Amino acid sequence: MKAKDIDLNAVVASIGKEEPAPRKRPFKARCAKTTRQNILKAAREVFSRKGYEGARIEKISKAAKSYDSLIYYYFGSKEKLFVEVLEGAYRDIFEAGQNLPLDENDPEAALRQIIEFPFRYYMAHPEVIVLLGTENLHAGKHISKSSTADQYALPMLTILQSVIDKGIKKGVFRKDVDCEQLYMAITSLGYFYVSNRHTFSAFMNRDLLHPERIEAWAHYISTLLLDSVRKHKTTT
Amino acid sequence: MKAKDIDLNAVVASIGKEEPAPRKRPFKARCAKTTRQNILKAAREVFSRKGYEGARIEKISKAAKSYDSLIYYYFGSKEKLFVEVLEGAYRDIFEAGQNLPLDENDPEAALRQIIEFPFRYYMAHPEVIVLLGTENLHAGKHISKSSTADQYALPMLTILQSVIDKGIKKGVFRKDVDCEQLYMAITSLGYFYVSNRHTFSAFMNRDLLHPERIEAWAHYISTLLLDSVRKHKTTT
Amino acid sequence: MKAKDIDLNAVVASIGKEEPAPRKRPFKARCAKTTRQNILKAAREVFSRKGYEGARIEKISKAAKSYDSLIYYYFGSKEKLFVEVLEGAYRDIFEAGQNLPLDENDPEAALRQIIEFPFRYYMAHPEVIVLLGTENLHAGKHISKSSTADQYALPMLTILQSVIDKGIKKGVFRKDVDCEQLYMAITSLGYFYVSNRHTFSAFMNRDLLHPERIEAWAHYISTLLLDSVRKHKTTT
Amino acid sequence: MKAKDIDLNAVVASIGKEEPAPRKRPFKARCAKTTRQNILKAAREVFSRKGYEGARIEKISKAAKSYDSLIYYYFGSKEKLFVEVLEGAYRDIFEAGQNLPLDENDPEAALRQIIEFPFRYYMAHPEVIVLLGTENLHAGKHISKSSTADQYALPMLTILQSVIDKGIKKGVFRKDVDCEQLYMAITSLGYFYVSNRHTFSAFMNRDLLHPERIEAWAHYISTLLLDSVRKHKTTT
DNA sequence: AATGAATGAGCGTTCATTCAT
DNA sequence: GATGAATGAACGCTCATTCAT
Repeated sequence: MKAKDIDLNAVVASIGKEEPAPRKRPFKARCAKTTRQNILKAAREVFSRKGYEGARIEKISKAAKSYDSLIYYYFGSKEKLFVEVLEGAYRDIFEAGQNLPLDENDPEAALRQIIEFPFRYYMAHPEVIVLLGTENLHAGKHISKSSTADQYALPMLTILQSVIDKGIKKGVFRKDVDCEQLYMAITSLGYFYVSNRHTFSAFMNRDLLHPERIEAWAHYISTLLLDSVRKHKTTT
Repeated sequence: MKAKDIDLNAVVASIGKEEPAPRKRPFKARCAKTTRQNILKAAREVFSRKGYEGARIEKISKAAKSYDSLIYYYFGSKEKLFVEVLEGAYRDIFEAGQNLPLDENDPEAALRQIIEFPFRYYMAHPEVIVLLGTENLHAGKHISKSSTADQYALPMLTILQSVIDKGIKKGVFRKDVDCEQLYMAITSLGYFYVSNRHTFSAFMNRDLLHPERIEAWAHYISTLLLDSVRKHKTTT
Repeated sequence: MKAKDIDLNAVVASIGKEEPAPRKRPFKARCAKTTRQNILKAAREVFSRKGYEGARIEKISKAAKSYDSLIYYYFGSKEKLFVEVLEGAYRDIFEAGQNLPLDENDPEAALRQIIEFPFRYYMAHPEVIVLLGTENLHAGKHISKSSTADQYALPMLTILQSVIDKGIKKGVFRKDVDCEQLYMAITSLGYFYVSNRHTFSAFMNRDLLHPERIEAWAHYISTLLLDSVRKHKTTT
Repeated sequence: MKAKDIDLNAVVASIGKEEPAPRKRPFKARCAKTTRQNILKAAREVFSRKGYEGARIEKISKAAKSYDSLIYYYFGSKEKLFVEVLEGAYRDIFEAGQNLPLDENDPEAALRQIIEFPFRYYMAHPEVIVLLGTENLHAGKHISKSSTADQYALPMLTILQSVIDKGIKKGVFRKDVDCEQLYMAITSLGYFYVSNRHTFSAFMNRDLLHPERIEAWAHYISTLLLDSVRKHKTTT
């Protein structure tokens, strides 16, 4: 794909520079990058707060101190803007997951961290919930188009697998752990608490956002899953 | 009047059929209850498919073979209609939960059923996911107004507790089970699989809707949670 | 029409019961008069408060503790209902004018009363202003259809003329008084103060509804017009 | 491009005419000021013809050869548009009043002009009547919000006062003239004739719009009020 | 690239009115 | 005659999007 090569070259050429050189075909001139990013940032906030349908182009452009028409100039449509926001959110969470500082010599401690990570991440970035929720409402039509989607989860799975392997080698973890199921359980237990905090708070008549309750949940789910991969049951 | 006789005959002839005889003016319920329910049913479908903001009053009224204005006649506003739909969905799921046929003498089997229930229910009624998702997007502003919200979950918790108690009495369950945490884990593991099936399918490059995978998940989560309350680890 | 005959029989059978027998031409049964008048009264109030376009059929029917459809049953349309309200208002004001207790022997006092009457009447019944205003907004399309319109003002003009004549005979009034112009001036000076009380209060920065100001205006306009027909100027 | 040349010719040919040359895309102002004024002008016309409630946004936007949405773009709401129309009307009438060419040396002639002015103005601009009528129907809720309302009438009152003062100095006017009452009488007698021309024509069975009758009224009211401030009664 | 006016479809809602029992 | 459900046009307003400078 020609166009892509050019893009790539341009990107490579710009390494080390603050701002890439402008070109005839408006390959984004000087301030463009800033404007684009302002819009993207504003869009992420507005989409997260209101959902796709509830978000207003005007709100986004004003939040970015820019103009409606620039959104179309840079992104083409509301939907395409949303896709970029979505992909940014994906990238962020998976990157954060890969950068977890894990104790190489203590698989149990490392696994506990891995388990708690999604919960703590969603807790800190509840906006992502809305973006993912919107995407699922629309049957994942954007993510399914993306050819790189399955590359996001892979690294995390690899890390999880390597921690499990270390535990097995050390004789503390069972040999038959299904990493994919485990990964999914980890995500479920972290995601749901945040995504349904409002309805569940009402149903259970409990404030799920109370710090102690949050810590209790983090401990509960990590113990639950840790136990499930341990060779021997912890005495409690 | 001839026409009327014919109509009458047609009506008599059509007893037991879905659609009554056509008339010049399209047959209308002329019955508040029927019309209300038609609208409610149509609304549930449309809200579930499109979300609150994406749902169009016109779509709902047409799906109900009714009129926009009747929605306002019966429900007052789009939001109030949504609230009724939402409460109907709550009632349905909690009612279904209470009617689970549980083996009184086998707490482990009973608990497995309880654990799998939300997952299977959401799998069968994925529309509820959208309704709950919308509600959480709007920070639960409707459910928090409802005075009866916390009465929905209570019965389910009671049932869960009684099953746990029986298991404890039989000596198969641990004494320190936290039913609320357990209930939340049950719901999380059932809900997330369905709610995020589209994005997760893409991330994991797996078809989460494949029957075998569904069964595997049901088995995985029930075993996981069952194990977590068992006194002794199952040998594997 | 067969069906109707059957209905009729049923009705005939019920004679002597709570519900009176209907007639072929519905010559309004017992309660009809009350309902009609309730509606009329409610309509006058609502039309007066909101204007024609601002008035809602539903508001009227509810204020009359009746039903929208009964308005159509009794009056045919919103417009026809308005016309009846309008004509009632005309009748009222002209009747009140004719029943003024005038001192037969004191033309000056009598004239002063006549002059002040419209002002005081509109002050007491500002709703009439709105009805007349609406009618004029619509270029008097209802009143112009009414064949009896010119019979409303006539009696008042006659009374005015007779008072003037008495004053002329007594030698206190000028002989060249134009009763029509005078009548129009009387009405103008009484009507405007009430009709434009809100805007004029704002323009003049005065509260036109203050009792003293009202009395001052009544005195001012009566003196003004009385003087204009007097043979000799009053010393002031 | 041929078409364009032709267009140009057409434009040149049409100089001085109402409509500029047509183009493929209908010629649009693309100038906020022009569009705003077009809308304002159209709104004034439609509001005047139909009243506030009777006026339709669509009618206004079409009359302005514009779009509904531009009304909201420029004015925010129907009500705010109405307020601007209203204030424009106020400004116009009070400006016209201030620009009356009055004979400085003939207070009586000057006063006669002042008296006749509102009548003649309303006669020429009956739309203002509807605007003021609407405002009064709504209890002056717009004008009362305007902080500048009382500055409209003030100049006119000042002019009136100065003319009266000159007359007093010349010895032709009485010293105890109440300018506010007089101003109100002037306005009443001018306004009512126009505002109630339709109903009064019907009541009196006279055509109030007949030129002679109009002149007669102008003469009648100016004589009436002039006489009321004169020191000595005119001989008739 | 930035600025802001123009475009037009469509949305939630209201309302006068009619129909059926 | 009373009751209330049904009908359908239209209204004020919003929004994503495009165009012109």
